[in-house]
Amino acid sequence: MHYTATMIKVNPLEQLKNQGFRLTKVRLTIIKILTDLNRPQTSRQILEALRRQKLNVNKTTVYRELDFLLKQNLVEELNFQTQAKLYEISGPHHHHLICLNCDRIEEVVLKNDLAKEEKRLAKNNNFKILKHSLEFFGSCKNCCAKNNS
Amino acid sequence: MHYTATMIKVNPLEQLKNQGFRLTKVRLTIIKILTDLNRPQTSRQILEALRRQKLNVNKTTVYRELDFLLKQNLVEELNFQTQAKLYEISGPHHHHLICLNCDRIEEVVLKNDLAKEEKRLAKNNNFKILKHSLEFFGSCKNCCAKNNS
DNA sequence: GTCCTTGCAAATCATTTGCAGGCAC
DNA sequence: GTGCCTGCAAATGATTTGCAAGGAC
Repeated sequence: MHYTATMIKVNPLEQLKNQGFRLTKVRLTIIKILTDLNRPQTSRQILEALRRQKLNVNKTTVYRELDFLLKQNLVEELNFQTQAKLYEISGPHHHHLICLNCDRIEEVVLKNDLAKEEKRLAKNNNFKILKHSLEFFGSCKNCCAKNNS
Repeated sequence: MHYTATMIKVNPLEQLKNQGFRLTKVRLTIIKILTDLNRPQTSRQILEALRRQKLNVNKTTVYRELDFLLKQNLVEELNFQTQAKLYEISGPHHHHLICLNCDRIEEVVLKNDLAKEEKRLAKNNNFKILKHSLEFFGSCKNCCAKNNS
């Protein structure tokens, strides 16, 4: 038996190194920030988090780094925010609950995913579906409580 | 029996007039453009369409008009585009198929809507869901054909 | 006349680009 | 010393704002 790349699970960070990219402090810290916070963040929020950790980087660097991590599929970009894009660490497929009042974002997983619908839509429309995005907008627990009091 | 506002269906344009707003040429033409094209448009596309109809308006006017129509619920705003927002005429709830290759957007309606899922999510997360947005990304008919040839 | 509507210029905000220098291997 | 990484300033593009003028009723 011989081994192929897809058969061997390699730490994604190791992979970066093997491709000749560097595990810079900024790069690692952005990954850590997004992982720890576990909420989609704007580039500005990421910049501020970096600075709080005494990493005084330029916003251009943050944008370039996010771009890099996107290309490496380590980070995903969300576009439902009116003003700025949001970035979250890559992971299992999920959707979002977005509070229209306080902007809080929660992750949720659908019980029945949309595979069946996708198949039907693809067939009916001659459209090859590669991915989807689904978000729910409303009022979060806290904001519901406030408005009822 | 007495009549209340909600019981009587009034032409939305009549309603505007009754509220003291005016049915200006720009206002009516934007509605017509969005209705005729039947595809979400950017503010720039709307501006260009207006100019093609010899209505030489300023982009500020377009933004303000769209803002107005949004507030009146005559138009809806879509945020999934990376660069600019898209506007479409209000109508029955639907979703979108978006071609990642040529940016073509098609409307689709789900067979089973997400009401059941919404109910479950709302309950499990203590979240009051007011609306959702769902889009499918992939490759449209034309682009599929091109890539296979 | 009131106040809705518009144009124009300028401001704002997120994001991108060009270029020069810095750093790791 | 090659190629990746970074900072800074400036450019770009979408959208918003302030203010003064126009226009409909």
